[in-house]
Amino acid sequence: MILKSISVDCVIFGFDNQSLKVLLSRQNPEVILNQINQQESWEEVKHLFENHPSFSNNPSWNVIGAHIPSTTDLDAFAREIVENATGMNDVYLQQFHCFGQVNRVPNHRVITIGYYALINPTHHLIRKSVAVKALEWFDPTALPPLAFDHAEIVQKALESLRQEVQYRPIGFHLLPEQFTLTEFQSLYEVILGKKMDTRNFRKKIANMNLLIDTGEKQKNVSHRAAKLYRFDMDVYEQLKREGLKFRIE
Amino acid sequence: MILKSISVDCVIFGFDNQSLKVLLSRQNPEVILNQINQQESWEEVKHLFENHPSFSNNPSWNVIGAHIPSTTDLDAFAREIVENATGMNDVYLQQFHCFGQVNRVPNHRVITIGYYALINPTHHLIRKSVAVKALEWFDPTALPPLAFDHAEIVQKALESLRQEVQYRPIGFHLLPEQFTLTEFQSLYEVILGKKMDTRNFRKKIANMNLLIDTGEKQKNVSHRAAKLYRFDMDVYEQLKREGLKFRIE
DNA sequence: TCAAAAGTGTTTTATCTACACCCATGG
DNA sequence: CCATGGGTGTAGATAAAACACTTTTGA
Repeated sequence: MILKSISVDCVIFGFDNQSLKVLLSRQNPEVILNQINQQESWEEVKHLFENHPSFSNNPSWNVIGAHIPSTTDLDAFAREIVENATGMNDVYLQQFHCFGQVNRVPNHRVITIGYYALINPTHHLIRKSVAVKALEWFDPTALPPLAFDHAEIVQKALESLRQEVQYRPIGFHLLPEQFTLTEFQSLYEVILGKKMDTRNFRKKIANMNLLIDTGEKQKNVSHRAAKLYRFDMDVYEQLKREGLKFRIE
Repeated sequence: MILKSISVDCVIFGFDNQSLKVLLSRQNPEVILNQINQQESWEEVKHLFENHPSFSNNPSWNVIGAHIPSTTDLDAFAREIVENATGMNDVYLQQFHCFGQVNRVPNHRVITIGYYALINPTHHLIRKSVAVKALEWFDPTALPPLAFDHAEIVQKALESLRQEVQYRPIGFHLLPEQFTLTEFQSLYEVILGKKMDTRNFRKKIANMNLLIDTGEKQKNVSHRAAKLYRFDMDVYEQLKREGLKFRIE
């Protein structure tokens, strides 16, 4: 059974070395429904999804989401939604807010639980499955018209990400496995919306011991090749346990 | 109509100058139901509430909560719940997490949205209405057996509070209108679970200009009477806007 | 006059900020 | 050899931490 009053919306963020992007959809309800929830009675699900922002037939864009089946855990369902849209299932997912105004969706009382996801779009190509009518990256500060309260949802996701990124070293989830310090800094500049001093930034990062020099370098760049680093998961886990004295601002 | 799959649980925190407390309930479902939702069909509501942790007949304690009617905004309903339990409606309320494991409540799929509230229990007496079978303050680190996943809910509320209190000056919501610097410090010590240096703490607070000297002093204390301060709401609002460089750790 | 908590400054140490030039690479 | 971004250190300012004694009050 699908729970009619509850949906999950996933604000999927990506970073392409220049800017932060958010993935929005215009979808084909019939196809994706078959796929997500084969055990459901078609009519019931169709009704629900047609009335849900993510599957509505109107021309506006939507945050990617769906109504949750009664047999799926909340976190697991968010993961399912992201995997369905992108083909990736090892993404960083964070529940950030539950939206519950009575009139956020016309004609239906739908409470939606918002998650944001961090993925690296350049290294994992988005799977444009048959289910997807349209799936595109947008600049979160210049969104197209969005369905219902989805602009608010993206806004709040962005705020939560900005908050979180300052105190937890989660930014690397938006980067490929190997990255340069400049990319790392640029990530923070883009998310926080301000320029930082290169030397000071590098000093701070170095003190945290979160990055490992891979010994490799960029190739085929028309300038001095930058060193490539990767994230040290052990230090990351340790920092998380110790209350993490990670701070970037 | 009551939404059967969605409840709101409010973890109500209080501070009595020595320790942080959390308000838990054992309630009389029949009476409170009449009160909360007179327009509902009795049988439907009774069924729901009897199966909801906050209104179950088992002897364990519950976080104070209820199922949300389809006609009430989420935030407003949380406020209603707190007002119903305490008689206070100007409390600080913060949504902190949505709990959605399939089996968190046996036999029913109930997703619950968790809020925490900060109140000052010494100055606003908890109204023990007819609806309340039992309502008591507990040490959040030494809870009685709690229904379902309510221990986890309290735990997560506490973690969220600890997080939030360090970066936003919300602590004063737990204090009476006028308070001493020692009380203010003690509040932080209790929430964060560690002793702080008095002189350094006072320096920090003084730099923020968040407190106003009322000119008054404690009375009838058997030691030097401390100055009484109150919160400066204007500075508070300003700090909130400016991204608040408030930090206590 | 005693007990109990209030109140107050200075020195040391760590962290943050501002700032400018040389280096490596491909075209 | 030029354009482009990569990479580095130091000095001054600011904030954090450590630390002990005097004051006020009621009993």
